[in-house]
Amino acid sequence: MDNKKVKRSEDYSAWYNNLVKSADLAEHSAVKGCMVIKPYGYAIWEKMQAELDKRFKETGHQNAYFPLFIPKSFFSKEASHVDGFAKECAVVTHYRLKTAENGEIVVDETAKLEEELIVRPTSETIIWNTYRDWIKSHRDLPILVNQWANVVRWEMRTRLFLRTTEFLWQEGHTAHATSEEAIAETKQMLEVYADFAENILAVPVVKGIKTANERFAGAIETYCIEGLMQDGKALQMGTSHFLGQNFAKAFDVKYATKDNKQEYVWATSWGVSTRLMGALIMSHSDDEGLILPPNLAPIQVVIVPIISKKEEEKELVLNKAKEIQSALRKKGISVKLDDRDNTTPGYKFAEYELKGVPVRIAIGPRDVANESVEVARRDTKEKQVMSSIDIDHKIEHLLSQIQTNIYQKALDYRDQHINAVNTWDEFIDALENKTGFVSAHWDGTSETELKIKELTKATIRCVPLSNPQENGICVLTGAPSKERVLFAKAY
RNA sequence: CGGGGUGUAGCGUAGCCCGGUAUCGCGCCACAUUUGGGAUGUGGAGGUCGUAGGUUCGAAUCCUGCCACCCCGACCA
Repeated sequence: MDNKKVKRSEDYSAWYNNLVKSADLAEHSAVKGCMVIKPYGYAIWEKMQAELDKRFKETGHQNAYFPLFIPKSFFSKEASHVDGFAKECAVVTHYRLKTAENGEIVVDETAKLEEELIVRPTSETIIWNTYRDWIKSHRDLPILVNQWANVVRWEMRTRLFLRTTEFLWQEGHTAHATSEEAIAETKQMLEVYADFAENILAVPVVKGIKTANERFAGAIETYCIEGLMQDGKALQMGTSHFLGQNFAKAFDVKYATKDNKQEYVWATSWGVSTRLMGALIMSHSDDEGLILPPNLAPIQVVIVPIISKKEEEKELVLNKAKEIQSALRKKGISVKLDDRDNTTPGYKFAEYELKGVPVRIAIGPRDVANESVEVARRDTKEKQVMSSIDIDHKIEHLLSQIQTNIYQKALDYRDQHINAVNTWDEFIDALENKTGFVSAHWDGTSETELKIKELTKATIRCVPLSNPQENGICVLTGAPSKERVLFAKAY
């Protein structure tokens, strides 16, 4: 266990890195920019996957799997798409190694690929090339497919979970007969993401639309959910793209309409990644460690028996602990009974706080005698001794309270950190001194957006959906504006 | 990729300037005593000092390349 304590308030970045490692979520690997996700971290990711996958299935999607490799030529078919990803692609050029005369293993230059293969940074191209063969008629539509996969983007600078060279994600790719249907799909998946973020991750998000600058390469419109981290920086947590007919045209995907006309198909794609792990960590955790929302915690309740040396007393305590464990399990709660006798209770308390376990139950000889337990909640650190009668109902209720409380706390923080400003001075002041989102009028041009980014490092995170329309003037240029947009410094 | 910094046992570190194969704490193993907020004692194991070269009788220490990580920029989910 890593005992180095770094406070959030002193060095947020070091605190984050330290927490990821000390809570056993992930570590750096021998490969540059790539991480090893450790079992505890992966367990959390699996819970995320399960919740998302359930929601995808409920909205009519099916999972499939497409190749890791994409022929280079596929990329050049959609112009803006290649522009967006060209600078960060890993390329496979050979398929064989050999032993050189000096005994070293080297690339066999005679085994050069005719056409290089790109390790997918995203799968639109290979998928749309495949869809061409799947789609002939309006009766083949819609196609509602999701894939769970790894992708590679050769980023300059990486951070555990937030930006790694290889990352895990899901990417949905759908094909529709009409523009309206595709747009409805795009919006539906945005809602799915928002629901997941708020109800499972307990992270409040702003739903919005990206500006042209921030739009996905190849999309007509990019919808997103944006979260606000505890250090006041924004994090893009998921995107849902309306791709129009761009990919259908690039890959010549047409279908026969009812009256036998050939039309191009309408497309969407949408994805969230292991970056959500970063969002989860940075939204809730504190100086003692991780704080996991119960809906996502691999271990929801840990029981720490206070074991004494006296055999019969120890047995009484353990039996009671097992009894409670089994009662909670019947409620579908995941419970760990930590009966290790080589560490003290205090050590275990600290360890499970570090790992973010929502509820801790301590049971000692005193409790057995009194039919009580000590229940501690991770989010507020409150402890109380309560009767062990009906404990399963009480804990079930408490878990749900904790879920709500964690969300509410994050929501309050977020809402307190949306600063509405009207002048450039206020804009600068908010960015420098208040942190968080800055809600301001903007003249709608990319030039202004880029200028602001250059001057302040803040970008437009999104134009919030259902944004109130109001007349105002752009904070930079003074040009008229119809609505506010959200600026922030972002990860 | 540019600027700055770091790399010594599982983790955190001392030693480096002024060359002589390494310090301390936590953790680990054994035993004993402990166990209601990170236990104590005794004994023990664990290091090609990031890596590859070079200088030297001798390199953790000096020089060079490379790798990784951290901070600041540019790029981005």
